[in-house]
Amino acid sequence: MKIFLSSAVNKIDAKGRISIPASFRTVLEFQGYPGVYLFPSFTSKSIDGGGLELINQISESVERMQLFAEETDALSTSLFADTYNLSYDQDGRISLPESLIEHANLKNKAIFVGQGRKFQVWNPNDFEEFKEKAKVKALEHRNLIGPVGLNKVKFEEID
Amino acid sequence: MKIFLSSAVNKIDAKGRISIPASFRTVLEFQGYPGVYLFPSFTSKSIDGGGLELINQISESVERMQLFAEETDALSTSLFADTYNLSYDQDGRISLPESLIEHANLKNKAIFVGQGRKFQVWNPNDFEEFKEKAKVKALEHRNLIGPVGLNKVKFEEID
DNA sequence: TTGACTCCCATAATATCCCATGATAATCCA
DNA sequence: TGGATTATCATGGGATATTATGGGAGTCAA
Repeated sequence: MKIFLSSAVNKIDAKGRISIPASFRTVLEFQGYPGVYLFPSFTSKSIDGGGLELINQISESVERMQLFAEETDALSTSLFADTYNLSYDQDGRISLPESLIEHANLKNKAIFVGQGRKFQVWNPNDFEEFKEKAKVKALEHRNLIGPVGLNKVKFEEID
Repeated sequence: MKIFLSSAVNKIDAKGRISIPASFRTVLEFQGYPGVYLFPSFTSKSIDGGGLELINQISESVERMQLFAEETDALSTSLFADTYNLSYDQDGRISLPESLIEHANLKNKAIFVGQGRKFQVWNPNDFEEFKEKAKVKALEHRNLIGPVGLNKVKFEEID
């Protein structure tokens, strides 16, 4: 398995630790590094997360931009300055930095949401809201995503 | 055989396990991975299922999108957040996640319905209802499907 | 000492492994 | 051809492994 799938609600315990879902850890380790990269989402009150592949993609796209613009310093600074590389303990838990907890408005629970190349961490309540809106948007763009959710029905006689 | 054909009703046992029909497993393994991908249908109270081919088509369309766009997050969330990659045991059984069981209103039985590139999992009663309604529609449009009376009708989603 | 952070172990719930059985389908052979 | 032997399949259940989570004890720095 090589992409982040499904979602899971986990607890933040008294010491501030939270388990990364086992299936996500499998993906992270498949990418070659026993750790996770986390940074505040640009577009929502959530945390973006991923492994080596994600970080490489980001670096590459920033490098390409450097060729054309000078003000990308600002962008790359904000990208990398708030990015944390956390390694989890042998039980698969991390302690989230305060700034990420604040950004995502996390209390004592968090939901890990698979998004393919990356995943997000949300306050479960906030995520419910987002998910409803996301569904509406996704339906508008269904034609982009190929064979999924097709709804036309073909009728055909069988013997 | 490389597409999902015919249908079968299987039991959900006390531990929440259910057998994937052997013929479906053959297709899944033909696609190169010992596991199945399941997600709630966008359009009905059923579960959509498939193998590597299905998930690859989905991933590819998302990979072409921008990494940090709001639209991308929305789409990839509704595609991946509720998608589960389940590997079945040596007897071909899986344990369905609670959220899928709820979505499809499954009790102690489920019907696997082959649909070519993918398949669906339904509560058998709900599927009967769906079939009845579809049949009525089919009869209304009889002129479209030839001169012969219908006995049984096979349904299949098309592009 | 205090607080933040490890590492390690305990536990309960769940998921998975492995074997057994009965039913049905496929095969074989006289 | 018909009857018997084999395979295959869905399903049940006991044993084992994995997972999330709680908490103790040690480390380090201020």
